[in-house]
Amino acid sequence: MIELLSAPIRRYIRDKRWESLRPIQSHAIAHIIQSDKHIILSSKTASGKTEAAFLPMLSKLDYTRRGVKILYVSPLIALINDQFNRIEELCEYLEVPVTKWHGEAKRSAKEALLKSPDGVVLITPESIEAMLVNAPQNAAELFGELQYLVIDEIHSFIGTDRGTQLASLISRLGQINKTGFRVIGLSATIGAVAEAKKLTGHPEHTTLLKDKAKREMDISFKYYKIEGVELPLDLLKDLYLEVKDSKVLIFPNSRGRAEEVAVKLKKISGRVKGHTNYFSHHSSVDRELREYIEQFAKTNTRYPFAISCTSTLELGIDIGSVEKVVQIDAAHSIASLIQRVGRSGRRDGEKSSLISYATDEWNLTQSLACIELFREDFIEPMHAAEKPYDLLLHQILSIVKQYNGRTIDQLKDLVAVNFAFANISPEEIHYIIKGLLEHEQLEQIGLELIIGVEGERTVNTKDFYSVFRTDPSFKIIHQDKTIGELPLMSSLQIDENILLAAKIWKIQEIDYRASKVFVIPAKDGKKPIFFGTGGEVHPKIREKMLEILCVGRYNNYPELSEEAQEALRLLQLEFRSFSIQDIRIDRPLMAKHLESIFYAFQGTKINRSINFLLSLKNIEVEYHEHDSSFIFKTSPSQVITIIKTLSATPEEIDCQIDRLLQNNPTVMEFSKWGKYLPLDYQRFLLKSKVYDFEGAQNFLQSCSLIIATEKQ
DNA sequence: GACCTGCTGCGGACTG
Repeated sequence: MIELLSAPIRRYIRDKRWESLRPIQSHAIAHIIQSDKHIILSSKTASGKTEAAFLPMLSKLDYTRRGVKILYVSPLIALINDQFNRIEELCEYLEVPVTKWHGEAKRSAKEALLKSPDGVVLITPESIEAMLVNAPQNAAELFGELQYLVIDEIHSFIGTDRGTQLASLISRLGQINKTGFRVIGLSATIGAVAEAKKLTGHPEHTTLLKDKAKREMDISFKYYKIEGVELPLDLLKDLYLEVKDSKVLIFPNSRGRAEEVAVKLKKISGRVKGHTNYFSHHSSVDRELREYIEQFAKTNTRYPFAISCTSTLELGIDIGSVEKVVQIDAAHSIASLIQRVGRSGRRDGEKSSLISYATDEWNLTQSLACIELFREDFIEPMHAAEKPYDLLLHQILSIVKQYNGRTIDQLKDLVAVNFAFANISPEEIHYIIKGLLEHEQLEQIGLELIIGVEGERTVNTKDFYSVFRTDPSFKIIHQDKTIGELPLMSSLQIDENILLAAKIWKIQEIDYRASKVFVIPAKDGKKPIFFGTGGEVHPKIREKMLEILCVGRYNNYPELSEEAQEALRLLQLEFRSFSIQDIRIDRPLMAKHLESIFYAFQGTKINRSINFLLSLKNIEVEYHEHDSSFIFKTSPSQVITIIKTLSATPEEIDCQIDRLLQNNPTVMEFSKWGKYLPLDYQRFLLKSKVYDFEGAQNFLQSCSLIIATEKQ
């Protein structure tokens, strides 16, 4: 394959002393150089995907064409900064300039690029949006003859609002591009290949190159039952022994828990005179502090460290030296688990190492289910929204500003060719425009649509470029240094103690006007409470949990500690008294005293929808997403009747949704731009993004409730 | 009991 590459690139490979190319690199070289198709590259973490894309692209580039040659799009600034060094080193062999273009990049570098547009540009979706809105002439100048567009960590966009926005931006770039560009997507964890292909705009003209080899992994499962809200001391002591001499990332699933783990490990370490390199890293920790921690972990080769973090360290920056990954309770998705495990053992010949702690039997089962499914090559297939009305609304405002006004027909044409909105009809586009006119987001002058009075306020703010919402929060400050940010919560009061950035603080003063909280170090404190919703669990994970609990072949796990084996055995004992035959439709119904517990073993959206239908029918029930259970205060036979007859007409559902929208407007907060949509479109979004009524009704119709035959 | 992501343009003060 190497002979297909240009001379400077071959020199780069020689200087790097690579003995051979990785499989994904050989394949990518052949396909990128010898075909004209769009390409999705999928192979395990740390397998050299960036080089797999850049070596052949740089070899094949037409250097006589004007402007930027390659646009690399990343979901994270941190990832751009990390990749910049690697890509620049490579590009030096060809004297191709590389420019970072994101909100924290130097303005001088951007100005230099505008003066002589060339080479590779590393950018975020939001910065593309901003450029199209504010300086469309720059976009045309820079990207008018673009040859390649690379999407890194493409899975993080699939099935999300940000993915729809990116699809629209790619489409809009295509419209100002005169020569046509190829799209190359990179990822280690793609569940739905068809959806990844859609992001190129031409799924039928897109090739998937997949290296199925998996990173070798050492796993151990441990079990410490939680009592109350704080982590068991025994768990922390065991965790301390696991991490004290290693370089470790710990994923405890929430920001509050991440703080608890960091502070308590540090305390234990202090008591036994261990090292002090315990950190917490999540979105509420100040950015500078986070960057310091990242830098420390990246450059430090000698000392052990432990970073207790959320998904902030799940993708992107390469901390090459991480030896172990600790997961506390189940990750909400397989994709997420795989990315996390892939943070360790990234060097040649190393294995990944995962220690999975569970604090109850359900989390243990869910963690096992994720690992089993990964071994079976299953990753959640994410699906893009059929009709993303809210994203279209945002893009309409963006396009009107980009073109400085358009007629309705011109605007409709521009949207009609945008592949991100291929399923939305001209009538629907018209309806959304009408709504925007009513809200004065748009204004019509003659035939021309321009940004309206209210729209000016929407469009001329920096918050316009992103499609996700962020809550207001208070800056936490100690001696002029910002430690991080916390939302306004009950414990944010003078003299209360809080945990943040792996330290304990006492609140001294609160400035409500400036949203600032002044703190001093303290000895003991509560973990902060954050708002927010975790990820949604896919139905397949719950189905696999049922299988683990009910099917005999899942009773021998050498990776489980004795305590974990015992916890699993007890839960299995309880569930094996049901005679579950068909994992897809049989569901346990447990009679307990005066209660009947229906275990749906369903995904979050379907559970939520069942709960919605039950409340629509005024049936008293207690719903727990944690174990996917519904507790009724009636007899099992009555529950069977309830479940088997539970259904609602579309009209009933709509009516209930409308009541919900009226009584509790915060239910629309999942959509940043939904509030300007007509009410029936808001209802549609709520039904399709938060619930899955079709899935729920299909499940309820087909499921068969199994009552325990006899208590063992 | 529950994650994450990003951000323009301009005016004015300050530094070397």
